Amino acid sequence: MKTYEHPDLKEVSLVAAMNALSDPCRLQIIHALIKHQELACNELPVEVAKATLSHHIGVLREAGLIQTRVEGTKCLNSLRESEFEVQFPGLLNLVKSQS
Amino acid sequence: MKTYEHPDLKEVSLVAAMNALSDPCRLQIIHALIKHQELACNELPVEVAKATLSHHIGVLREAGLIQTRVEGTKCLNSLRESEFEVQFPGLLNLVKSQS
DNA sequence: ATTAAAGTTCGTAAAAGATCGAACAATAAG
DNA sequence: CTTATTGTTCGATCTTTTACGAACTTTAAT
Repeated sequence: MKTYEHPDLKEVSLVAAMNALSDPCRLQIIHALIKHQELACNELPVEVAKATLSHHIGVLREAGLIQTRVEGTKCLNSLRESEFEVQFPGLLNLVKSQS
Repeated sequence: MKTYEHPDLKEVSLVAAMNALSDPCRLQIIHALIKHQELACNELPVEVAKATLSHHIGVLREAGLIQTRVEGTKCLNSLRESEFEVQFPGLLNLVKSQS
């Protein structure tokens, strides 16, 4: 079974966070997770091949924005909202506000 | 004489803003302008060729982060702080806080 | 009129990022 | 056990970004 690496948010740079949020597809993912709490990859409303999606999920995870847990054959993604807020106060709220 | 285009901040997308802030060199420029108010290109503490610097300045300008005015042979750059704050509240302060 | 200083633009090369299909692994369902 | 579902990883390609030198423009200084 696959295990996922979730970085300590103290180790995440501002550049990494900004970079993760500078892609339309990744912002779509964030917005979906704001709305639905927890979603499997194939439930995310993105129009890319699954290999591409897997890549974007990885970028978001490495930037400390999301966490992933395994359930059966699915991987369920959710925001690391409070932790991210500590390191980058206001940033996720800014994303939320820009629908 | 060269004139510069400064976008209306209402036309700047979050993706564009995030993208502008996702480069180490551009963040250095922002930090320098936070500290010194107004700086000519060749006063900016970056270690890239001037053609490259010109490119980065352009990205920041198009993202609504900085404004440029001409004085003699120099172009003086400064932050569009209050305008940017209206469109992306807290974002510039976040950059400031992450020295 | 020359020269120097400051940036821009162009062309190009290198690096990074996005994208996809195909092959693979793990689990669940039948 | 076999098949279907869900994602990951690999390899290749395509696009975008970064980077630089060289040539050019504009203004200032001599």
